[in-house]
Amino acid sequence: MVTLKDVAKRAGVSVSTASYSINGSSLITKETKQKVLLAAKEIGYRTNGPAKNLKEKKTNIIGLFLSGFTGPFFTDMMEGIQDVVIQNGYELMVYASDDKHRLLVERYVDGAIILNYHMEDSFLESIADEKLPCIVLDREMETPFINQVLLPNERGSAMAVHYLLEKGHKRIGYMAGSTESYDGEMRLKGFKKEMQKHNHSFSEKDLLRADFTESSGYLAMFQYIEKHTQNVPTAFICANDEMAMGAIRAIKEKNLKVPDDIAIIGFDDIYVSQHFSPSITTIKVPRKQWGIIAAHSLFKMMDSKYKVETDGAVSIELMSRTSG
Amino acid sequence: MVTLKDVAKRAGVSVSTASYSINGSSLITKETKQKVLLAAKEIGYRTNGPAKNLKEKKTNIIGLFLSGFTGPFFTDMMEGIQDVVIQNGYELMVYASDDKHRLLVERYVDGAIILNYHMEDSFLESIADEKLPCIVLDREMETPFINQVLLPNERGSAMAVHYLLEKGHKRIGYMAGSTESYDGEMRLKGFKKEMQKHNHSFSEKDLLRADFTESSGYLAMFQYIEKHTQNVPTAFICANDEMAMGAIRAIKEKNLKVPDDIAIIGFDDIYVSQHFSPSITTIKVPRKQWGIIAAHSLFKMMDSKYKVETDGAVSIELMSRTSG
DNA sequence: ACATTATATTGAAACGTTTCAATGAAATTA
DNA sequence: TAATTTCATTGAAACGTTTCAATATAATGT
Repeated sequence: MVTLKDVAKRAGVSVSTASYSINGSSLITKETKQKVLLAAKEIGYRTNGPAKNLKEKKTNIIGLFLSGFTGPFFTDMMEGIQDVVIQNGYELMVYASDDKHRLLVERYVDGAIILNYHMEDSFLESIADEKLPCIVLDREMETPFINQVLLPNERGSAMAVHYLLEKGHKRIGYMAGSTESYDGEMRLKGFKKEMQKHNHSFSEKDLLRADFTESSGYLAMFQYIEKHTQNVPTAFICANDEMAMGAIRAIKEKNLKVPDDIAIIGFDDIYVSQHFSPSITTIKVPRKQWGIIAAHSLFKMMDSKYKVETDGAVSIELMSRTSG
Repeated sequence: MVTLKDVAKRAGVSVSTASYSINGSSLITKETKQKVLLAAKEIGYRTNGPAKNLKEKKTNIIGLFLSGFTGPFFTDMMEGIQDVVIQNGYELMVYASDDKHRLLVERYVDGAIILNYHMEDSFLESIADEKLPCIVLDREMETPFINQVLLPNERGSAMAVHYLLEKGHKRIGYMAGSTESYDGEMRLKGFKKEMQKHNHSFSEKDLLRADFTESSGYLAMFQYIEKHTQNVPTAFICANDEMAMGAIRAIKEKNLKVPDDIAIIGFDDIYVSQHFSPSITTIKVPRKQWGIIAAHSLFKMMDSKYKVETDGAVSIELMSRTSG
């Protein structure tokens, strides 16, 4: 491996001079600087990142820790994060896992954004500190070096319920995702709360469980209709658009009409939703903005060395289309 | 920051003993080992990754370098890679960028898998070496520490052409993606070649260009029909399923029927393709398998310290459905 | 010509690990 | 009991950087 020492030798200067030159210090004269740079290029010198990190006690890397590379939903968010991270002269490293978190534990990152239900609160508390502030996207936590940037999930569900009640629906069902998802459970909570608020009864048998995928939504709805034929709600709210698509597919297959027999409302407004047939009424979540806010909030924390108020909440809106 | 030195002090042993204990060396007696481990836990010791890397000259991290977090296509592949990487006791770091590649240049990874048209061949040649073998997924390269794992794109297109000709189509159009994509250009090449082979003329005006997204596919097809109304091919092959979906949407909107007026064949077989209406005839690409093969090939190279034949090619097949 | 200041270069220490070689203690052998 | 072997522990060097403090050189002022 070619090191700074080699560069220095070839350029006929000391290691320190070589280092200063490569880092563009103003102390060094132009000529020596060029001499060094040339030597470096000639022998193919490349900085050794870990060594640099060790000395500087920072990596200039931000980590995004997910529980999986799942679905179309997250890529927009990643792009938002990526933009901000690059702007700030850092790199973004995406890491998906369900058990170990070495890159987080071993200080490979200067900051972290977390959306990973596998990580326990206590674990996060133990690793977050001044040198490693964290943003959590999937839980509520109030501790010194951890900040949350959450989606207004409850409000979204409330909007959907309100919208359906206005349209005269009496009995509304709900298709939830897996219980492990914070966003998912909040959406369910918001739904129940709003129903209650309007004195609308909701029986647990109209609560379907799936796992956020299209196929699981299809299956859940198919089985539900099979079992409760002739006695189903006139509308369903689904915890995300993919399940809504699955539900619609099942309904069609059972020779029922959307929205005439059963109206469907989704959540997220992923790209295909407006092109689906029928186009899906849904709660639009600005995913990229979410990522941007999260990343900004992280850098603010890294600057201030302490907890900080997150600026600008994520704003959602109901997109009224044909499915509901 | 709490270091090994602190642990050693608290446990009343030397730094070396602490290090050996934590790494589970058999030299150390059980009691001291426990003493050290306890001390470490008490003061919240965490290994400093960069320091360790510096000393050991390896990071145990594999990097996946993409040009963007785009589309539903790549997540399956990532999962395949991730599985193999974890199995081998490494971590996977995903990194998307269009300019700098610091994490690659500065030896943050022990191996890399590359699918990023922004990286030039010469750049890759300059960084790949014994300590950093690379697998390229988006180009043909024959150099010592670089191995390629490619999709049989040409064959896929040929299969599609063959299938359509069998069905009696005479004039077949093609919707290509952006020219920057290796896979895309190979698919186009395969298409042209097969047409020629069967003595079928193909005029450049039946070649549409889009950028692999649904919306771009929609737009391209919409404009094409608008311009050449009454005089369009009876079938189109699209370089990926997303564009195929867009194309179908445009065709429907122009009050033409798929496949009766225009048949459509896609490429990739992404999840929604079989649930789309109409379901899409397409070339199925086993994405996860692709990732697995790539990762295996990488580790093989890391072991053998030299170029290696990749075992098991990626196998594709044509899924005959209703759109074409 | 000499003292002073400014400028350019360098030696050496430090970052937190790992690991070799050396030491010390205990156990075995003769 | 002395000599030898085994086992556990430790000191010190090394990994490739950065950066402080020190030195060497050139430029300035008197």
